[in-house]
Amino acid sequence: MSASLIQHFRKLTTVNDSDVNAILSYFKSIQVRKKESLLENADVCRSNYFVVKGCLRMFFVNEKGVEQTTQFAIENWWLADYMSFQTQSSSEFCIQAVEKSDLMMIDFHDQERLMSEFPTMERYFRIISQKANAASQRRIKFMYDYSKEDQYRHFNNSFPEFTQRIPQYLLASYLNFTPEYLSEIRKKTFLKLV
Amino acid sequence: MSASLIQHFRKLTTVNDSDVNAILSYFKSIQVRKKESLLENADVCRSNYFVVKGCLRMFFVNEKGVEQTTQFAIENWWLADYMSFQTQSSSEFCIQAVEKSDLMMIDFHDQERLMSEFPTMERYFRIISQKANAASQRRIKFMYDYSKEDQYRHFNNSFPEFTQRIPQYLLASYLNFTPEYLSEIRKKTFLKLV
DNA sequence: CGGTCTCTTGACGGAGTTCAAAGCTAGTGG
DNA sequence: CCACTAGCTTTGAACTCCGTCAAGAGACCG
Repeated sequence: MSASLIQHFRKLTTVNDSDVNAILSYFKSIQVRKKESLLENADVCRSNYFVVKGCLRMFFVNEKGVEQTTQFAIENWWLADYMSFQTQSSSEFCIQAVEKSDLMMIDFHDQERLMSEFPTMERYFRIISQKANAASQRRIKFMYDYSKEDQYRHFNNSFPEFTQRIPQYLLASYLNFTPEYLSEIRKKTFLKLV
Repeated sequence: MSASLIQHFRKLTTVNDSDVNAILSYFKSIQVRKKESLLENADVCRSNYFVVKGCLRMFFVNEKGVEQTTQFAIENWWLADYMSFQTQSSSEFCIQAVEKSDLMMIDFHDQERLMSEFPTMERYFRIISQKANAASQRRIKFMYDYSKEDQYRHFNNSFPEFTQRIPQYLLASYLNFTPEYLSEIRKKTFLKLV
């Protein structure tokens, strides 16, 4: 399970064979079941999670009690509430497994120590972070640019296999509209195909 | 002008006095006038900009020809289209000065060299990047959670002096609604106060 | 002072929500 | 391995937030 993490490090930076074990000792490998929680509302986000296999989601609960999914993480993605993680203050988000998942995790303090001890890890997390930023800028652009219907179409075209993999109501929640409206769009799309 | 950049480095990491000049030599200091462009549509985003004084904005032009502002940067913030910057590929955004501004800038390749030469700069940009990520996650949450009216109220309460500083139509654009609707909200807010 | 941006007003329309109810599907226990 | 139930998806009608369009009132700059 750690193999896929090391592989990811090596895609973005260089890691000496002699350092691999020392680096891996900072991480813990865990398995979670479907719907298992990794971060509950108002807790501190103590760990940063790397998805080896499976899928996580981050969400918050709005004043009406509805869960709003703001982020998914699939294979080779990191996920945490970075505001809470960095300041080790209480989070407004929850993190939950969408499917049975294999994860690698690292605590905030361990990650800090890891980065001081191994400059290449500082570099790795800098690159990860910049990539995440680029993705956020792009995502925000889509939120400005596309109607909800277009956002669905775009997402569907970009990640067709992922759309199949998760329940529709989670996708609706991620795209910030109601399951009812998603249903309407799907019907429209289907009618066009016939 | 470089003083404020160094000060910012030192807020987040440690910089030896003996390294200051070598580090600063990677940066260029420039002044731009109001409405001056730093990145034009379809160009590569070659530089990362640090605002010493003034205000920048990033926007794109939608298919109707309307400018959609997705980000502002004021004193002590960095701004770039990170997708374009990192891959040195053509950008979908434009960057422009909202006010006459003093900036520090660094090219992509220089930033890469700077980070290899000075691990503390690798660390600095890692921290900057993580902070930006935290801010994006929070911003995306607000976009999900609040109605447009509430987004205006929230922004207004969070940055009252900034709301005064920029034209209303730019704020409307940033909050992703029309100047007409902003006007309506302001009227409502005003009537409540009376 | 004249002209070009910027902000306001109001009428109208449409994308997307809400609510309620009925059909489906998949996971669980027997 | 089947049956039952809880949770997911679909439908449709009514409603609302917010965009569009058009036109007028200010405000700022040369």
